Amino acid sequence: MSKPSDQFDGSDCVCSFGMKLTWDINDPKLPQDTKQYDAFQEWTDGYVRYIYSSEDKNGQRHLSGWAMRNTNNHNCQILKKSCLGVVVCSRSCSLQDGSKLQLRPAICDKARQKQQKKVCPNCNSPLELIPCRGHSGYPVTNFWRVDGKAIFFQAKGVHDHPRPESKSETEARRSAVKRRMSSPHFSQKRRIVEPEPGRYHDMTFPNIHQLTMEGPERFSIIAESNFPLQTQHYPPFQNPEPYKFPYETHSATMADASNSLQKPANHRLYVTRPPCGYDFAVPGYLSSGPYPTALYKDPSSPQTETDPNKTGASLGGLSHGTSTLGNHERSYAEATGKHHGWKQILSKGGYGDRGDYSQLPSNSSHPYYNGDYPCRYTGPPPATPAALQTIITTTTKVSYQPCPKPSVVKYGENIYDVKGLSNCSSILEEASPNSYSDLKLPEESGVIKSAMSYQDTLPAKIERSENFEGYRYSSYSANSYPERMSHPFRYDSGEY
DNA sequence: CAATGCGGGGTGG
DNA sequence: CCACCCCGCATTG
Ligand SMILES: [Zn+2]
Ligand SMILES: [Zn+2]
Repeated sequence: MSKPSDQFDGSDCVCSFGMKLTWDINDPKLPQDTKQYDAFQEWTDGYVRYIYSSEDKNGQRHLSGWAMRNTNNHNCQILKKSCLGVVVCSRSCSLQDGSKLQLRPAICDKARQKQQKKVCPNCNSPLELIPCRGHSGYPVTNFWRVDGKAIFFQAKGVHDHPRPESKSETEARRSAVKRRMSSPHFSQKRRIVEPEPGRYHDMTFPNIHQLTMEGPERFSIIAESNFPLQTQHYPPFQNPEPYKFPYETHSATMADASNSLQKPANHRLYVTRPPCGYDFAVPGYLSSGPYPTALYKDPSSPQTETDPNKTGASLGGLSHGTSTLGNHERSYAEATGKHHGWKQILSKGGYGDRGDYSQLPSNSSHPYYNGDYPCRYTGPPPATPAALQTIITTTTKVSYQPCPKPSVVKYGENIYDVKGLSNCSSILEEASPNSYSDLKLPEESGVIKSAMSYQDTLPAKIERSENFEGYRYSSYSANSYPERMSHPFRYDSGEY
């Protein structure tokens, strides 16, 4: 365990364990041999897979920095969660430190609706929920499955919005507020500044907390995306050394890397990065840090003021906005995009959740695809040839099998199917390490390799289409970025 | 109160 | 079938 890199030795391994082994959350049998596990990743992004130890608390809780809500996939063996996006100030005002407000959408529907009625603590304009549509127009989804002693995690989609506060931050803030409310003299006057905002500045250590970091694991946390650069002074505790973690495996390596990149990003800027295949995967790693970095500002964007002061690009970037958005409600208005979504949405009245603008525009046709494909990276990009590898994605489909249903399973029958997995491990183990190989999926393997093979740069387009389905094209169209991208800008500018 | 899970339903392709 | 979604119910902390 302690040796870090060894495992990776292979040059190829730049990835997480999960990525090294080719498996799909839907496989009837998952690799059981896993000897090593990935360190928990709080901010996964992209089409990535990780295998955590069943002992990992964060993994057990299916935690994520992103606001993920449970969604029914009619498969009890696989827990599916989809991203709710992020709540921002409709005017995108800048907080004192120059950062922007990025609240964590309440997971509970009811709570979320309430939340959306609130106003920006900084400028009082209404809050706006930016839905996630990083997966073909749909929210990014995360799948969790326990098998044997491992917790398999697979993500589908690339978040096309800034990171919200981490769960722990939100909780901390909440409690803080509560506290101060109760406290004898809480003057409302200044309250604004501190606790409220989604941004962290003040808190002493913003994140770090709560993810239970067992031991060394904390690293993922480090990333903390957002803080404005300045704030960053958080030292060292974050993850001093990337390379050594308990579990060797993981992507830690990459993760670390990311740290460096980190920048705050605020808005969604999706820049597209070339299709690079590799990137897909990457996000998780590299980006594990902070938002993907992505942001690199938008060159094109019109106004971008980019904060002169701060690192230019980064957060400040988009700056200001001001838009008058008066109606945030837009949400539904545009909801159009999605199928029935409408109805549901509308009916509700307000939800603004999904839908959104994303699609409305004219061309909308492919909104999604591109979206996904995030090529947000741009900046640093191409370079990393090596990195690439793994693309994979798997389709994550889950079969409809009911679980415990009646006839099926029952006891004796299939052992492993039973949900009682925990104990079943034996079986699993039984399968020796390689056993898995047998299982592997037909196609998958291919894919991956391919991806690896080439170097990236743009051309790459990945082959496997399957999953990527549409996305791929993004490459082609890169320039065309869909509206979504555009939005960002408009967003700042004035939005509508 | 909210976060989470679960599972029933429904829609569109 | 499949992929998504919405909604209510029940459990926790
Ligand atoms: Zn504001
Ligand atoms: Zn998202």
